Amino acid sequence: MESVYRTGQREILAECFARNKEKMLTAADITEDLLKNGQRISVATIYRNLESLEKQGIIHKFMAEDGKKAMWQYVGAQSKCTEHYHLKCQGCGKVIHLECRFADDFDTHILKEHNFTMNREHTLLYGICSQCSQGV
Amino acid sequence: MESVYRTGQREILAECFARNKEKMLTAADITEDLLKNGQRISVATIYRNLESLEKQGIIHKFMAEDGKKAMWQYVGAQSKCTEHYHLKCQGCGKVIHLECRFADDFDTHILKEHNFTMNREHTLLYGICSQCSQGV
DNA sequence: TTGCGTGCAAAGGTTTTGCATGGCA
DNA sequence: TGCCATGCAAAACCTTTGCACGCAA
Repeated sequence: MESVYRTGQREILAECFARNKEKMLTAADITEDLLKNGQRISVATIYRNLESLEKQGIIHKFMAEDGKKAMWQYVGAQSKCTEHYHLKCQGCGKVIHLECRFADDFDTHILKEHNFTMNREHTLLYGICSQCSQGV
Repeated sequence: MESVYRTGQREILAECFARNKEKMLTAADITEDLLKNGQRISVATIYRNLESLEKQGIIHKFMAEDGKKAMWQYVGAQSKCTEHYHLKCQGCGKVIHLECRFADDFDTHILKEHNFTMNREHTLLYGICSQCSQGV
C-alpha cells in the first residue's frame, strides 16, 4: 500500500536517547522528539524496540508518575543502572544516577534494622533538583 | 431497573482497608476482597471513593509496579504518611511505613551533597521483606 | 423536592498484539 | 527464498466520565 517501511528504527530510537541523555522519556515524548527531527516511528515499533533496548541494557525502564498520570518511562542507561538508585526531578524530569556511599549505608541499615532488602533497580526516588528548586 | 443501589460504599471500602492493613491494594484487589465478603461495588464507585478517601488522608496512593504491570495502588494510611518513606515488598505486597532516623540523614546527605530535595510522599522503595526472603 | 452517592455503560488513554508487507541477506 | 523488523489497525487493559436513578433529608 502506501506504507513507508524502514529498517533501523531501533537505531533512531537509540539516537533519541542519546539526544536526551538525562531525561526520562515516555513513548509520547519519544514520538514528539522524533517528529522534531523529521522522523516518525509507529507506536508499536517504539514499544517493541523499547523492550529490546531495555533487555540489552541500553535503556532503563521505570514506572513513573508524571503529573497526575503514570506511565512507563525510559532513560538512557549508564553503566550499572541496575545497581544504583535513580533520582527523578518532578520539576524538569531530569534523572540523576546516584553513585553514593551513603546509599550503601542506608541499604545496610534498612536491612539490619528493618529486615528489608532494597531493590535499587526498580526504585525511583522522587524530588526536586537544585535548578528547579531555585527556579521557584 | 434491576440495579441494586446502596449507600455507604465508602464505609465498605474503608473496612476493606482495615482488613488489609499492611497491603497495597489495586482496584482489582479491592473488588476481589469485597467479593470474598459477599460485597460488590461498581468499579466507578471504587475509584471515586478511593479518590475521596485519599483526599481525606485515610488512604495513601502510589503508582506501583505489580509484576509486569503498573497500576495505582492504595494502602491504609498511618499518621504522617506524607512524611515518611514507604517500603513495598515485591514478594507479598506488604507495605512498611518507615519511621527511621537514618532516612532523615540520608535525605540530608542527598540534599547537601547531591543538591536534590527528596519527596517522600511520592517515593516508593521496592525490595523484599524478611519473610519473603526466607521463603526462598 | 432537592442533593448526592451509586451503577451501568461508554469513553479515554496507554500499551500490546495480530497480520500483512517491505527490506535485507 | 526466508527471516525479521515494521506499520497499521484492532484489541486489551486500566481508569475516568456521562447519565439516570435511588436513597436520604
